[in-house]
Amino acid sequence: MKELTEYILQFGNLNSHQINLIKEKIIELELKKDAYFSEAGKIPKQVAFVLEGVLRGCYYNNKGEEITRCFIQENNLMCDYVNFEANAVSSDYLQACTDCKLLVFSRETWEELSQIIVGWDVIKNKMVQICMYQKSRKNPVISQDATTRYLEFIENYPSLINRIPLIYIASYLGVTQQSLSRIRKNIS
Amino acid sequence: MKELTEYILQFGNLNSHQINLIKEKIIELELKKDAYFSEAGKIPKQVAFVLEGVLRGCYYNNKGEEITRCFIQENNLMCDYVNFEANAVSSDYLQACTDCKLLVFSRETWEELSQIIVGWDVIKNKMVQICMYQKSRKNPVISQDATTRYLEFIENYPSLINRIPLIYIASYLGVTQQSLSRIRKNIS
DNA sequence: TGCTTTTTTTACCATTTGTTAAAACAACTC
DNA sequence: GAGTTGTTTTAACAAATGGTAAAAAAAGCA
Repeated sequence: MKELTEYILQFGNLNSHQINLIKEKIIELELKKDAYFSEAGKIPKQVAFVLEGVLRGCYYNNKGEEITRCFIQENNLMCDYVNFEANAVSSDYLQACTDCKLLVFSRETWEELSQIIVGWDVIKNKMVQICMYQKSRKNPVISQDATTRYLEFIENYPSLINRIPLIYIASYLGVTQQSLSRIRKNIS
Repeated sequence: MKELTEYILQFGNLNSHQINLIKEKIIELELKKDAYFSEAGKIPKQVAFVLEGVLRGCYYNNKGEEITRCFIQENNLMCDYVNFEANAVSSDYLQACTDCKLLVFSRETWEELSQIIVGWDVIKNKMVQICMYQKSRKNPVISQDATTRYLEFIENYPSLINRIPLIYIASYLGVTQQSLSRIRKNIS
């Protein structure tokens, strides 16, 4: 739980009483590899902090191809936040790439904290905005060739290459797994 | 100014007194084609609402190539918000693609409104989050070929093709202008 | 209008990436 | 260990895109 409080305190100050209020309301959740945290067609009902494991956001286009939008690693927030806030149906899946341990805020908890902790809203909004921002800044750059995208991926996510299937990385980088395999051969 | 109030009221209710407080503090700004609203290396000091015109967010990679990150059209907020909030140096330019009319919130105004309008923070954060979200959802999909990306661009921004130079669209779609020209020839 | 500058299109060839199919490799179960 | 399943690599060829250079078209201006 220390990881979560450290994460939160990056964005503002809370006293130990307030920290305890948060700890009391958090739910631990374990997710097995391949299990979904949230699914397309459903309304996201939870915000999670990733304690252990890697997850990804993905969706399917109109040809049925799977597209990985992002990876979420340890010590980060995870949620389809805009649809969570709007109570709207998501079109994305959030799926465990490895076995995961999460700390979960239910919608009720998330909203209640705004009432009982002065300054929570400020922290909350900073967390969410920076989370969205960093995610987008790590995305592969569309004008670069696949080799460059792969090399930048390694820089951004150095620990992921050995943790998750190649096909997920390929679908994140926008290439086929065969092409990615060829790229890996050529750069080594 | 009606456009701005309609935009704001999408995200929450304000009474006419509160609306007037906002109106009083807003500054009108005209920007000529190619002029910058904010620049890389500087701290963003304003949030703007686009009344007329089209702008784009762009940056330069380590090869000096120009990459267009997004387009911002009429009736949308524009800001490098995370760096604005953090008082941090931006790495992006926000540039007018056409002559523009903007309604500008200075940093002082933006922060003062939180003090003098109850509920402004809730509206503000919804605006900013949805703004970030929609921008990312309109981005070209990296796994699609350039023709598909161009066709989806037309769907997302039907009015832009005749308003801005082809090279900006190319750098947004991640192709050379020659390739984009070829694509346009082939689909018609 | 005539001239200049900017933008867009064309063409040719090199390189990259996709497609399809099969083989190699690794992990798991019985 | 043999068989099964899932993952990664390889290969050959087709298609898409990039790089370079030049031409054509459009826009701006004296």
